[in-house]
Amino acid sequence: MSLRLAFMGSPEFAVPTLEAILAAGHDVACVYSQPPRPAGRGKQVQRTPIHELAERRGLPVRTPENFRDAADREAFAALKLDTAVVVAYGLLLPKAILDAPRLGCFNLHGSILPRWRGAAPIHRAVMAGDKETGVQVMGMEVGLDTGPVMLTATTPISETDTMGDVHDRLSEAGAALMVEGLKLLEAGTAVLTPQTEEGLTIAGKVSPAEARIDWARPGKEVGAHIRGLSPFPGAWFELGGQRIKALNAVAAEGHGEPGLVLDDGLLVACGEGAVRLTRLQRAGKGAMTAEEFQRGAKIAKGERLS
RNA sequence: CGCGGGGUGGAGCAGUCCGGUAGCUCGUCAGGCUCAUAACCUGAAGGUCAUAGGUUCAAAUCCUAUCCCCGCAC
Repeated sequence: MSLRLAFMGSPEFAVPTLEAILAAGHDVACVYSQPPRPAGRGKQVQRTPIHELAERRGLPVRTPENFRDAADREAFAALKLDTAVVVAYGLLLPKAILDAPRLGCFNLHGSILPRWRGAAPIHRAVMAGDKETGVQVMGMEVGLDTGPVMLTATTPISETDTMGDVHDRLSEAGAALMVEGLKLLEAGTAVLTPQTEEGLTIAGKVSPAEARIDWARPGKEVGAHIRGLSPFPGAWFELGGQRIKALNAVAAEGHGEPGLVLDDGLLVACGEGAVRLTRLQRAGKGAMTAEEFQRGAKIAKGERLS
């Protein structure tokens, strides 16, 4: 037995789930993904990772801009699906789509709801210094991540985890969780628990302005901020008119004017305490460890970062 | 044709403007010192200077083309 389903997703995060669903033997009738767009250097038109994977596997791919057009909605309904699996697709689905599959649509979300509903749950969890986060399989409703939860898998966030580390773990864990969810769905034994509103937070998209490091904040927060934005889009500061990204950091002991470099090992004073930068990247260069960075572009004790 | 930075021993960089013996910090290897060490001292190995042409007595450096990496913007 297997389910006939559509897979809707776009970025790297969704790739393991699509692979797992295929490996589980489900009938993926169609893959939906964000349309190829000019992106990256040179404005090259780029297909999403899910789009690429689907083509490699010979699956039909559709990339509508949205579902406002009746023709797109009808094409979806015509697939005669049991369900649809949505993982970071990048589109809000209208009721007509959500209601089309026989068993409804299910989403893989990268946080423990109702904490961090929205676009950037993993970034927000790490940036906020959460000790734990997770992935959930949930039934989809018209609202933003408001549906009832079927399954949860948690993972601790350590003092040194970056958003990328957590992202990768959740991506893998989520793939297994979704396959499990489909099994329950198929057997008719899935239990959906409505969310409460308690502890509700919204995970808004990360704006470029937000990525700039504010040294006046406590060291712990600065560290979480840096790790939460690593490796993408990257927290940054300025020195001598040059933009430098901090890709990893740990909170540390230290006192001084916020932004002041306290030693030759990239210990930087914050509004309270300090952080030690452990991985950086400057414009035009690759990411490197603090040791490598210091060999070439030395930031000495006494410099002032902004 | 969006803007910009870069490719130099294993790593990170300087040298390029103004052609003239390829250098720095670190790593590696060998030896020394030390109770000992990631410390210190001495020495060594390791580079077609991204690739292909061109100019020149002479090119990492100047000219042309190509490949690759990255930051911004999106």
